[in-house]
Amino acid sequence: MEISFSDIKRKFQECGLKTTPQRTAIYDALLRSTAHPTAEDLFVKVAPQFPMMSLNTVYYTLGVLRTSGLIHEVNIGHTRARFDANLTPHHHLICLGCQTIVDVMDPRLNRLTSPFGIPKDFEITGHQVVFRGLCGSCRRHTGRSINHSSSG
Amino acid sequence: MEISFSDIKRKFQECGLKTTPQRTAIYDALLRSTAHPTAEDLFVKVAPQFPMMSLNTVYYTLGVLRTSGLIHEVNIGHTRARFDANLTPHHHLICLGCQTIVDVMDPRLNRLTSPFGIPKDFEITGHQVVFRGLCGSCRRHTGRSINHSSSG
DNA sequence: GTCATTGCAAAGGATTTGCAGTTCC
DNA sequence: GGAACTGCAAATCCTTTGCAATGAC
Repeated sequence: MEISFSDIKRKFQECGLKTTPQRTAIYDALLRSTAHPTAEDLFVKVAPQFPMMSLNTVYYTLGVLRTSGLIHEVNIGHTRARFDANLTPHHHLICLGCQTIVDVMDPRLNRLTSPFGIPKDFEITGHQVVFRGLCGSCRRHTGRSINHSSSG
Repeated sequence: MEISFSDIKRKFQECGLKTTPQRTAIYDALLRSTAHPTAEDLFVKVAPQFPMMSLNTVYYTLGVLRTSGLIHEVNIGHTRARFDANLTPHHHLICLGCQTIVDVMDPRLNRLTSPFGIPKDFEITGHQVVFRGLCGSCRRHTGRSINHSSSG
């Protein structure tokens, strides 16, 4: 989907956020990216338009967008936060070799039966499936020796 | 299951790891814990037995155990790594309020149908389901105002 | 005009690295 | 005996915080 400036502006207004050029650019970059960029990825992407911008602004902006519910923070590894502007319920596939994250949109996964063996007073509000494996490139290159970290 | 010193020693030997008192204590503490402790949690737990031990040793040991496949790193939030010595395929339930992690052992979740819409050459080796919600205590205390971070 | 936002610098917390001394095999 | 392990300190990396200046509403 192509998102225009006025779409973004409207979204910001709905959330009571001011529409600044930096904020617009960061959110736009996130909307357009299919990878799941880190704060620094976004900084690099947006920096050419705003040479004066600081990484801090990216962090601040991502925090605001997250609090407003406009984006999700995708915590796969613990080392760096990654962000996602795709709010459609979806799941992820992670390559153990190169750490690439791919969206999995299979709607069957959205309807998991409620698990048993959990505390009775726990109210489940959602779930997410994380698949792990090796992408074609990493299978070819590494054959085997895979970084064993990050399970989950 | 009760795990004895000789069990641990054998496991270490199978992995080619030296059996040091610190390492044994850390692994033992992890085996006994049902929470999913952070490196520092383990450090605090083991420190009374080894007043001279440094947090660094805990990190080093956890790295070795993880590389050897004896433990898993559970990455829920990105802020702190959590570890799990329960290698039985299982899933997790996380309280959005207090961040408590509960193991979900429902075996039906282990047999998810392979998703569609993923790259053809991607080889999936495993998956994990993360449920999110509110534990009873947090539901009672907060009513609503829940920390919105950490989705996925 | 006011208050959120920005930029810069500095702090903070978690984890890793370097290195010398120790200990298990 | 030698490689792996431990402890300590310093470094690194990611993220947050403080504060003055700016700009959107």
